Amino acid sequence: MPEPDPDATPAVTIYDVARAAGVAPSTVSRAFSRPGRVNAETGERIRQIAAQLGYRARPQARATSPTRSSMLAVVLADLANPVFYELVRGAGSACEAAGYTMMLAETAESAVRERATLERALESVDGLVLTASRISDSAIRQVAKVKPVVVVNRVVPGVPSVVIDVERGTFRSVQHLVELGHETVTYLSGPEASWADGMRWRGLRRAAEELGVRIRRTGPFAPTVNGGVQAAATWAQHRSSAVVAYNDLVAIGFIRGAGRLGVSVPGEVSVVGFDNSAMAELVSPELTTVAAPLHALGRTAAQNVLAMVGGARSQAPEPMQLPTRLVVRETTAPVAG
Amino acid sequence: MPEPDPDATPAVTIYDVARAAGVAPSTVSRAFSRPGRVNAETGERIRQIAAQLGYRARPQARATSPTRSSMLAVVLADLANPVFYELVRGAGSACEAAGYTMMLAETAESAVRERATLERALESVDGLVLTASRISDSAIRQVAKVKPVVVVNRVVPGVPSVVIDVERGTFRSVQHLVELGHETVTYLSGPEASWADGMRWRGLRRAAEELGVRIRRTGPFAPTVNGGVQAAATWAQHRSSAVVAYNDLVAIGFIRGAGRLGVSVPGEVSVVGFDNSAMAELVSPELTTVAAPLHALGRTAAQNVLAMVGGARSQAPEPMQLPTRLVVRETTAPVAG
DNA sequence: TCCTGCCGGGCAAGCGGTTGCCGCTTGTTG
DNA sequence: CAACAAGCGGCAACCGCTTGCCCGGCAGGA
Repeated sequence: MPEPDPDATPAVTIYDVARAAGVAPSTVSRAFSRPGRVNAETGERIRQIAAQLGYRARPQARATSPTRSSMLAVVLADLANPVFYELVRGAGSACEAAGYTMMLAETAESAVRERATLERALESVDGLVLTASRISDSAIRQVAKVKPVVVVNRVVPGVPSVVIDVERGTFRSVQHLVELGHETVTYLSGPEASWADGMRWRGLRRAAEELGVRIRRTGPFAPTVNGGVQAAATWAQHRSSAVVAYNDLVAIGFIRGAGRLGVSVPGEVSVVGFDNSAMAELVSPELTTVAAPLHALGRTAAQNVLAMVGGARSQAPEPMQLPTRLVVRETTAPVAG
Repeated sequence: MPEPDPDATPAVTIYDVARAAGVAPSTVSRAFSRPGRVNAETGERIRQIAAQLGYRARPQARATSPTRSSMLAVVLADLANPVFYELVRGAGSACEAAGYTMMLAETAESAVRERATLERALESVDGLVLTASRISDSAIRQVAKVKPVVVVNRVVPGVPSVVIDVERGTFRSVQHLVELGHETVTYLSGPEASWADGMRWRGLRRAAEELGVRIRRTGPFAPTVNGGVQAAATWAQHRSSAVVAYNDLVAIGFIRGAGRLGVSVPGEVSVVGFDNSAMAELVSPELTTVAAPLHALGRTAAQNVLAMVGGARSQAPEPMQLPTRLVVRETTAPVAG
């Protein structure tokens, strides 16, 4: 069905330029790819003619091996999640420093779309950063065989990755709640396929063992504000004095949902988010949350991809760990007497 | 500098596959591109061998005209601006419906980066949606000559575009303020190169004429929360009872800035934003703002690009206009006694 | 039995650009 | 004045893949 484009201008080639300039095609080619090799004057003339003919190099036609495209793809699950701001910004700064252009692709939490995206992007970028990937380890390894890949917040044996210390961060947030006197903590879980969700739960469990706090798991909920609103409804059936949310969005949604139910935060229930996204301090009450070094995360990932593009071996399959930090704001308070 | 990749596996070609399968390269080619043309059995065998050899089609080597990539690029100025959520989501839904993959590129409000991005993306996508473009009309026309382009919220003669009725929306917001008794309105302006900024100001001026309100312009400020904070400082030197901001982000920043100066909203100053982005109802007080049909904007733009990719002539250079709607929330109030 | 037509596969040209090599034109030097 | 080198442009092969054309074989109809 790709009916031939009716208005397809045949596109001007070096041959056209060569004819117009009265030189050989090879000279035109050199005028562009090796300017020193041809007489400065001739080169200038050629480039002039090329320009006014509207000549556009078609680099992918370059004889041998695929050219560098100077583009790097960052694929993420959901743009509406402000977490990705900082992450993307980090990756962006690394790209900019390297003279690269960053392209973003959203997969909407769908494995099939992610596959299609990867398949397509693979051809035109030099490397990829995979965040919140929902496809299988082996599919990722497949991709990594073709182009440099770094996975974010997930470990795939054999593929370089950078992760944040989600477990310890979660542990810290529970510790904080314990210090405030809370004895039961409800976890509002996120997507089951998510690596981070597993780590969060691990942190909770460790806290349960070492700190003697009671933990409860609900969900899974969508990792969005709406998911959080729903979580509030579920929570209301088995209340607890403290809640740890999968991420900031869920936490914010939970607070809104609780508000509608007439439950005050932090008066009646303390809430801790995760990510310290930009929204965390814009909402009120301002959100207590675990700050993930999102910017560093994105930057590190992109830098590593770039290094691999530059020819570095994909070194240490050991995932790089980045530390977290608890940011106490207004949604946590001592347990009500 | 592009030192030859040391670990570059020569990459397997159809010739390798052909040799391994004991057939001619052309047969291998056909086995993939025209499966009906070759014996089903032979084809299957070839595909099998190809797979286990790790053969990957290199579509850009396809002899003639550049293949469809099934990707569409949306280039935008600043990802952190939640306006783009909806817009991108709209474009995304159109792409998905058409089986396309949407790639996003951020230009950070920089014309040179936008140029580089365009230059690179142009090669690998089938069409582009340009939002908040900061480059010249002629540069845009240049791009439009190569690939289908639709411009959002800006009109470029000769290039199809879809815009929202910014002028009328602005007029409406001033009208609302006038009805509340305000007599002077300060405009917190955005980037000068922005088409929307010009339209906003036009709406203000028309309101001044028709409604007899006094208007004042300050700025330009960066179209971000921080820009808004700065705007508050500037405004403080010539206070007015009402403020119209370039967009929601600036409005939110203004409110925070005002708060730090001890000025209450809407008690001492009414504020109207623009865009009705997701944040508008998450902040408190909730923001009065002009709702732009962001989703429709993105969808329409993408649909049109897609139609052009499909061979449709780039029709009516008449920009498509989409209407706005004023959403009154909590940041506007009758002028204080 | 011979002719016809179809099927499946190979040959080779060509897509647009790059590059090794060759040869012509200058200019320099002994 | 001859020998030589450097500079510069052209020729042609080649990159990996597609495709028009051709050819051999086999089956079915006359």
